[in-house]
Amino acid sequence: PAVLSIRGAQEEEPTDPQLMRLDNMLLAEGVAGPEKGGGSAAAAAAAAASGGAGSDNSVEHSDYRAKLSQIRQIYHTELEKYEQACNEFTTHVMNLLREQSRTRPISPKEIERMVSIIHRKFSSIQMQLKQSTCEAVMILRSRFLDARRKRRNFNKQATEILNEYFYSHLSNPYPSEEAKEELAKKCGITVSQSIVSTRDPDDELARGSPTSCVSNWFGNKRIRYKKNIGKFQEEANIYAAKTAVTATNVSAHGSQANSPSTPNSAGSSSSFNMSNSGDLFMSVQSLNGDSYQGAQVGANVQSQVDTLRHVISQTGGYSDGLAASQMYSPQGISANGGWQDATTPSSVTSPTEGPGSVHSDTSN
DNA sequence: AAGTATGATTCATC
DNA sequence: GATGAATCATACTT
Repeated sequence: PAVLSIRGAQEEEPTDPQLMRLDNMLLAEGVAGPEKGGGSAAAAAAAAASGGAGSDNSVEHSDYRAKLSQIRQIYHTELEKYEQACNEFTTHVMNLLREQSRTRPISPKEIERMVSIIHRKFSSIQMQLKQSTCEAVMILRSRFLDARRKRRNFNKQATEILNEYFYSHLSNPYPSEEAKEELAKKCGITVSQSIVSTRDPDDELARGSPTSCVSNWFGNKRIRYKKNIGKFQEEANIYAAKTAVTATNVSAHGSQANSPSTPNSAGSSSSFNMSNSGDLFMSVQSLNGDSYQGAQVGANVQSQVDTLRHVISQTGGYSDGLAASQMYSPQGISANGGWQDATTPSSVTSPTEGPGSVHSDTSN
């Protein structure tokens, strides 16, 4: 009987913030969520859980999932065990009380008190379980995915998609939140790809969303592209040509699609009329000059123009490498080439060493 | 092992 | 608060 006098192990309010936090995290991690008790084949099912475009590069990811499901199983088992124990103990105490009630009067209030004490005790144990489970998950995360600053390269497809977007929005490579989400989904960047990230403080615990991954990528890309445009020209051409195919396909719908010549090869993009593209380019340029940037239509067309710009310069100035390089550089073309702000103080345009901006240039 | 590429982090700035 | 710039730390290449 003396065992029950624990008295205020912890103030256990139903709305205990600590408990709420734990519960939330467990839920977020899929530990406490409504999970079918597959268990054994959980790892395989985990891969299909994402459901989106099928490309889960995750080998380690599945490993992580396996461990996680292991934790979940333990958690549920323990939880059940505790519950059962709680019930058993309660009935046991009730029996004792009932027996005692033969020798002395026992008020219902006393019984109630006993029960509540028992429940409180067990819920405190439960919380401990939750806490240690959370800890385990945290450790797992840091061990497998988080790994502090362990860098994990994106797979080829992901970088391709990102590059595609980047070079088709060269004049304004600042994807919106929505676009970032879209890209992240397309790239198959899940939580596994990045757990830690500053650029998206979603939540204390749930930080490291895929979108911040994308943000990082674009941040790095922008700065590195700008830093040494010459180095990226080749890449730019590749992706410009790649997206130009779709761009021409799209625009071919509206205009006449008469292009009997050039059956295939890289020249397929050259089926696009120069005059046409020129008009489009010019018009958008003028729009771009004003504060029309934000307009949806403008942006939409702009993305096509960005890719077309490369194709144009590629086909037009093929013989002249210097002209091409000027065409590629955003500074050379659009008033907005500097990104973010039109003020382009020094000359970054020239691929050759500029006077002031010599950094870690190994080319040439 | 040295050099490079690249994702993430930190800090200053607008 | 998002971005640029510098930096860190690791992955990849030579």
